[in-house]
Amino acid sequence: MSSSKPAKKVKTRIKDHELIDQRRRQIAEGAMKVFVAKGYHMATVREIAEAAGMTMGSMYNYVRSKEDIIFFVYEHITHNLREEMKRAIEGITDPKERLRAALRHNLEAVEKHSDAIMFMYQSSGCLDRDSMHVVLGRETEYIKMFEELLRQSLGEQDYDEFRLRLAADILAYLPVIITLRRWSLNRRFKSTEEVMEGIMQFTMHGLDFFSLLAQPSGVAIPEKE
Amino acid sequence: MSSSKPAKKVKTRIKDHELIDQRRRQIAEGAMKVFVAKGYHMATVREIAEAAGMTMGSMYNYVRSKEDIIFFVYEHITHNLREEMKRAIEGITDPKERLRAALRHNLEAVEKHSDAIMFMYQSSGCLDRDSMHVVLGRETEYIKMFEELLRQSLGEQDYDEFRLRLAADILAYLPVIITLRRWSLNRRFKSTEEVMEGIMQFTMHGLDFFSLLAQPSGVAIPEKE
Amino acid sequence: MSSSKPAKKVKTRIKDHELIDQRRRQIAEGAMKVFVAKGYHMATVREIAEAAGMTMGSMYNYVRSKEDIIFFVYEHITHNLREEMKRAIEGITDPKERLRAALRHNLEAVEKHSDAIMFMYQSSGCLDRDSMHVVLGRETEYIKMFEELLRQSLGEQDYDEFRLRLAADILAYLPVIITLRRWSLNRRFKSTEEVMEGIMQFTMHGLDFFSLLAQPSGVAIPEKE
Amino acid sequence: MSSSKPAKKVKTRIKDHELIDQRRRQIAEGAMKVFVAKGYHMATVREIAEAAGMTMGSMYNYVRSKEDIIFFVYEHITHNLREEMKRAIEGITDPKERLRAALRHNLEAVEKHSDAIMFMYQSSGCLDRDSMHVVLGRETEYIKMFEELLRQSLGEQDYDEFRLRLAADILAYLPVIITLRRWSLNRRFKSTEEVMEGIMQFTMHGLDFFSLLAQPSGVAIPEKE
DNA sequence: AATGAATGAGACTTCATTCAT
DNA sequence: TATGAATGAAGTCTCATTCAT
Repeated sequence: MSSSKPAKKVKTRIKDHELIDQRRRQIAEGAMKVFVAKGYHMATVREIAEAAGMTMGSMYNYVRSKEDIIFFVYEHITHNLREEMKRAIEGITDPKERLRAALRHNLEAVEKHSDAIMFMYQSSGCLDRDSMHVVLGRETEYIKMFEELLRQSLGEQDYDEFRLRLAADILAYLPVIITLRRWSLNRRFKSTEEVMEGIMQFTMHGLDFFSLLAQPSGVAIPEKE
Repeated sequence: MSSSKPAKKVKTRIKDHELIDQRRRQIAEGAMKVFVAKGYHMATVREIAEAAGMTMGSMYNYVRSKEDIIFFVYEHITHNLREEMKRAIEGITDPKERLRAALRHNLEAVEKHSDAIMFMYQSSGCLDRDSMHVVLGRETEYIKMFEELLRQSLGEQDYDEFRLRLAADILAYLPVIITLRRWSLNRRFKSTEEVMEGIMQFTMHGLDFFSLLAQPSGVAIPEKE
Repeated sequence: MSSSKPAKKVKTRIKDHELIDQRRRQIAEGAMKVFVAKGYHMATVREIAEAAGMTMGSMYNYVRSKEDIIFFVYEHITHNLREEMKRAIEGITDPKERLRAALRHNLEAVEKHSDAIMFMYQSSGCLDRDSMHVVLGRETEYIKMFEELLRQSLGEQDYDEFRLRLAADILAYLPVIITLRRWSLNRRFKSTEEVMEGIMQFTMHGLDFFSLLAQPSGVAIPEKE
Repeated sequence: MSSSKPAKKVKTRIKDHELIDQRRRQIAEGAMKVFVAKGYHMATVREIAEAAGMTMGSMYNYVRSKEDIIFFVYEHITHNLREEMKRAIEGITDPKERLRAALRHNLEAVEKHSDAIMFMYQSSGCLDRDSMHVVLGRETEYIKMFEELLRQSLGEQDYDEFRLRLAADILAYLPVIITLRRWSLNRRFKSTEEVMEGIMQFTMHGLDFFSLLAQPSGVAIPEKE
């Protein structure tokens, strides 16, 4: 999980470091709302500034360009997702329980932050090279966390490294279906809760037969809910 | 699989219907290249016209707006995906083989059309309401095809309707990981082929334990490859 | 005097070459008026377009940037100055008469195009590197013309190459005092005509004693006018 | 040489008069560097403040506007030029020697302060009306100094008042060729020194035959150097 | 049916100046 | 007196769309 310090410094004229952090948080939060509503390109910096509760000129004291803004939004979202995940599994000591909690939390987080996640998937093309690099690093961090949880779950048991890695990728990715197919799922299913439960089961079975978990029964899921 | 007729008519002042179709195909193909390269908003209609091999003025004889163009591109891509899928499973009579072929083809199609699929996921927000509606319909069609394949695979066997639906959704969605996490996967794995194989296995195991397939052994996958 | 072809091509989307020339002339003329009145930086492209008799959007079909505009203005002015000079001395065969006519014309041209020349001296810092290079080339052309006239005036006579060159530079430069010190001169003298006459005499005497002209008496100037 | 007191008061809310002078000198010196490097319009007040070694807010205690700054720079430069000229001729009693020394110094000053002089010629359009008036006054002072030197050189001799005035103007102006045609001269001549010598000779000869100096031979210049 | 020039609304960004501390 | 954050007006340039030929 390691370092969370921004791997990319954005220059500014402002001296007060606390103020910088505070304003940039304002900006990220305001911008996210606007980006979610209209998309990166249709959002004007004026709207963003307004949503952030400051004037355009003021905002440009904390940001060099619109591209900086989108980068801050990505940083903001991924930071929050990481922190929430940490909180969701902290205190749980049993490895399998930790994994299970992480999976469950991931589903809930995707559901809760659906807008933000949709935004991230839709707007990755708007990031400049450097920002993209940083953001991909964040993603990798997140996936490695699942790898680690899987490893701890397996304990002493033998496992295939490739499968473990791929499984981690899938675990992180699959819940995103809730966001990316939101309309489709809403059309075809009654509640998101049942979809989440179904995904949970599909995932666990996939893992299980994948021989990644020692005691499938340990994560037993009722065959019919 | 039902109707493939455009559920949305786009007006034009041109009379020659064959010409309309030809030009619109040109436009869709040219536009797709440009959209893939630069994204919808960064692509100018001038570039699109050039890529389509006609002048801007001419293009506006077949299109009312830039939004029409993106709609045509979506139609073009989804049409091709459907047709290729049809061809991939036609002639296969054994239901389980059909399902398996469809899954495999889906993986390969996602890989082959990675650019186009990335474009579709990133640009859905650029569609106007009507177009979005049509496109969602296409998606539903595609998923229903998987439902049908699953049903045929189950034959007389009992199954849970909810699980079947959800499974269809997941089957269609999971392979898209190849596109949406392309950079991440390329970074973490050697070849796309091994990733595809891994996803295939994960999917089959998920389905299997999900009790959706009568004879899991029928789709048995070597525990270690 | 040689080549007068633009040493710098400015790209445009417009196909009609005649139209390009015409519009660019319009732009140069309009822009010159605005630049003269407000200076390069204070002139807005909107004002320039208006003065050129077209819309801003239209103007940008013939120009890529404001810097292109200033370059066109320089080209326009220097082109006109060259052409007028050619006409002023064409048909005069006696070398000393040609030189004298050139000097006289230069004075009159500086007076006539005072605004334009003031603009050129004030705005050279606004030219980009390439344009500056081209413009310096134009200046050199102009000076070399004086060199040539001096050489022909000297005929077979010996002369010092360095002095001749420097004299040419001074001949071209000195009249510009009319522009660069316009306010000062207007304040201190009655008419520009008398100032021009005075400069002419100062110049001729400078040249004369400079041993650049064979028969000083040939260009004898009444000691008192 | 008369008054050198600023003919234009610039208001400030600061009380300490010594501090005002010191800060304004700082500002003028810092600003000159920036103006020379980037031109008046491209220089930001922030850069100027930085170059002046103070903050923007602080600078506005001594200046009401950016226009005030450019005025101070003009004052600073012309003040220095005047002082240097005074020093260059002080102690020389022979009138012709004084004139000669002034001419020589002027050439050297133009060369030495080439950047500043270029700036002054390029930026005169940026001065507001009042400042321009003051600056023109400074220029007149400078020219009148040459008039005076010429008069003293002529002693009792008769002279034409008009010619004398014009000569003074030319004497002050001609050396500026070193600055205004710097690139051109550098391209065409080996050293600035030889150019300065040449200009000196041209000037003297111009004056001489102009009948402004009693004994031309007194300023005799070897026909070939 | 095709061409390509014209249009003008609107986007991002900069910067001189002010003001609370 | 000094600081530095806030402001908003204004500037350059792009581009989807139209229209005369």
